[in-house]
Amino acid sequence: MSEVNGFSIKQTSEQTGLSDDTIRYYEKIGLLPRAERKANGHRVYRSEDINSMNIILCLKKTGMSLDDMKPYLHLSYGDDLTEFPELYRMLQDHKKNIENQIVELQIIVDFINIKLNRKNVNDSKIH
Amino acid sequence: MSEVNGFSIKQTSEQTGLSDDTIRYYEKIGLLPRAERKANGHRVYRSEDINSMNIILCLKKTGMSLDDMKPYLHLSYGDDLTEFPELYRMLQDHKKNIENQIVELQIIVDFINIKLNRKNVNDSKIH
DNA sequence: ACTTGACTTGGAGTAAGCTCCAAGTTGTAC
DNA sequence: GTACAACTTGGAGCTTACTCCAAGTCAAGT
Repeated sequence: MSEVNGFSIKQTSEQTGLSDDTIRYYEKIGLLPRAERKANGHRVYRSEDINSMNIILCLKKTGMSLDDMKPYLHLSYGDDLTEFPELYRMLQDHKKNIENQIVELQIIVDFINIKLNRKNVNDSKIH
Repeated sequence: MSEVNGFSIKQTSEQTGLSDDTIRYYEKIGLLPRAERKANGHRVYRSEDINSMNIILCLKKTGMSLDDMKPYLHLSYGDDLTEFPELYRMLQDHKKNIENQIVELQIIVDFINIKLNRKNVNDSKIH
């Protein structure tokens, strides 16, 4: 169970909250690189892989599709983002989107608060 | 084009940003009530309907499924939310979820800022 | 030797949310 | 009266993101 030997798919699933089927699916669609296999064919994961999965989970929460994540995940460790101006711009745009999402969500929270206090629904516009 | 005669599906589509197919689909699945028809069978929409669609769009942004929206949209104007304790609780829960979403998104924005400044990706955990 | 459990594979199935299509009707413009 | 645009309907098809399945392999335990 120590990291020197890597983690099984089940351990990885437990650590990330992704199901083992989902992890295999991410490999199948090329979102995760083909995992190393042990002699018996079983997948082995290391902390970098788990790190990648956490990044996937984070980007997913912001509404990014699995397909759009691929370019980010395919960058390797030391890569300088400024060498990929399109990616850099996409990430900036994505940040803007998230900031807008936050503003909109805040508006919706205010709206719900009004509903919860006025105790009815369907009677006002948000915009 | 004035509201007295209501809006066509196309006008409604333009006002809400939902495609006409999507509006018909929402009617088909019972998310929107069956729209009034003109003598020729064409759908007519009024500002309450457009209001409902805006509410749908807002709830959608917070990740609520179309199915979960139904009970809220089926409440009528004057209905007192406290008469529907389950709905009231669901709405409170939903607000909590959105507030959590906001916190998480803020963390991701911070993370992206680090990436944009450090100019590389894939090298740190968020949690 | 045999069972059990954790895995492997390719591929099928599922759910949500649209999106598109064909065939038909209606109303206006020329 | 004929072309055209804007609708109608039911139903098929599509995309995303899983989720499940059958059949097989392999290692460890009894």
